[in-house]
Amino acid sequence: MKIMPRFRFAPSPTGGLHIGTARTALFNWLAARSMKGHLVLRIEDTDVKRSKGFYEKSIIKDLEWLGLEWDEFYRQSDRIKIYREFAQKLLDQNKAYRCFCTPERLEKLKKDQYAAGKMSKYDNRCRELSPSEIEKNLKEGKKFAIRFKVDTDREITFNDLIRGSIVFNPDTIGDFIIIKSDGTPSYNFAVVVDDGDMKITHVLRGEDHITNTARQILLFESLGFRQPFFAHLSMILGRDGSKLSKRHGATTISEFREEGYLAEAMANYLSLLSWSPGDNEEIFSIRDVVDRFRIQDISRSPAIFDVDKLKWINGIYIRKKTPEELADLCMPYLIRDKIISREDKENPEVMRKILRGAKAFRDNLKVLGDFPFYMKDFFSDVITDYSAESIEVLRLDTSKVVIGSFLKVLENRYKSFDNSIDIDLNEEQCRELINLVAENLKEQKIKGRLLYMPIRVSLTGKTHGPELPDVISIIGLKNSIQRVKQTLEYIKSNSL
RNA sequence: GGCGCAUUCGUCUAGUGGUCAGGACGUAGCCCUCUCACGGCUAAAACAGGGGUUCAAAUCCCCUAUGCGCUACCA
Repeated sequence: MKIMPRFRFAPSPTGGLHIGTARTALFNWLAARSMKGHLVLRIEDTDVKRSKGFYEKSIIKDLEWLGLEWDEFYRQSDRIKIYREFAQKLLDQNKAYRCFCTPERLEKLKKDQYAAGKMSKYDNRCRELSPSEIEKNLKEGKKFAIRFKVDTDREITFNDLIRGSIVFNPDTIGDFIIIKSDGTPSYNFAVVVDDGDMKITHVLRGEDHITNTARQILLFESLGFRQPFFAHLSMILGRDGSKLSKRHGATTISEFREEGYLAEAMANYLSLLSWSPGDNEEIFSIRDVVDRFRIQDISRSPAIFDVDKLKWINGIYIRKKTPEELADLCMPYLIRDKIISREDKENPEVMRKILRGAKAFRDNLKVLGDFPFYMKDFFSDVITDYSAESIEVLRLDTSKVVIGSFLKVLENRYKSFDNSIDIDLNEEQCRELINLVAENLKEQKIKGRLLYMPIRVSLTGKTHGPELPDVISIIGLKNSIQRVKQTLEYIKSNSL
């Protein structure tokens, strides 16, 4: 009978969800789903000093945001009793022992060994303590940790699903601590007890754990657990090839979310780090790729995190959104940058402007956080300044003709409205206005750049921006007239 | 220092003994176009180095170099 594969993702809540950790989570999810197995989320919070409840919350939020779900949930701090029971068992079987060495002695031992050019490892001093000595130490109330007896007789070997056979010499491993003197389990011990107890079949984790695997295999055997399959993922590095850290910019999922990356884009990009679907496809939903995911296909070499490629992918997902969806997604950023206020959400005038802006700038956007920057100028009633290039445009005689004609067209259109009617033009209606100007100036052979540039500058004071009909529809007819008049005034007062 | 892992264009990768070494990001140029984007086309760009094995090696073996990780009563 085939047993159901069980995967686990085991973050420690000592910080937010890091990019590398998120990728590990994603790959575990992908592997579990592709093998129709279960995914266990286990919070490894045995380090009481560094673990924080709000980090746990933040990690869970980010995991959910990425679209990863799990089937079971555990917290190591809820299981302290279990670890102690297993440790006691090992003690009873003489596979572990109490170590009364002080941190000071251990520190000195390590220093001396390192100075002698040796690998630091525990010298097994407390291993052969007599029962009476132990009794005495205990009576004196001396603090102790529990160490595991490492059998140095045979080499430790395992077959990594990604890297193949890996061999360790047990001589390099000293008797290590499984229960700290405060009664909490050490990382290696808690992991093995949990993986064994939870019947984990596949341990898919970061490369930084390869060396730990040797210790853990010893523990699996001593505890009588069946050994799971191991697979170690390579690291994700920063631009310069060093470990990804703060100085490379954002490193946690929540930071990227705040900058305006979409969950789909993030998950898509992360899946491309050390894995590829084989064909030349790069844009896909992680759900669609589950069937194609195989642990064996994961690459062995480390990957450098490339923000530019992430941005490219993010842009693609932004372009897949409807203007309505995009406007909605951008709202928090507009509020954050004080382009609009929270109350403006109830203002149809403002919302209309944002919706049209979302449509107009969708192709330009790489991250949502840039949207306020694009929209800023359109929320002012006046043109705040004229760029150097736009002043050059205004100097042309034909430009003055164009702007004059444009103003007339706008004013005529404005008059056509009954005062009681809401004055609002959509892009199509705006396009008609521009065509009208083009029609009027046809005889004077003003067209193309000579025609469109002055219109653009008269409205925005810039030579760049979205398509002209979009510009007018965002600004609105009334304010367009106001802005064109401002430009005419500007030409006059600067005698351009 | 010891132990472990890795090494294909600048970057992410395809490739598992015979390929003009493919794709993508980025870069450059062209096209589209009032501009910026988007889109389309094109170009430059790689098997870390040295030894083997083989008729044949990016692919298999060894050595060197480089990078990364671990070397805690952190996880």
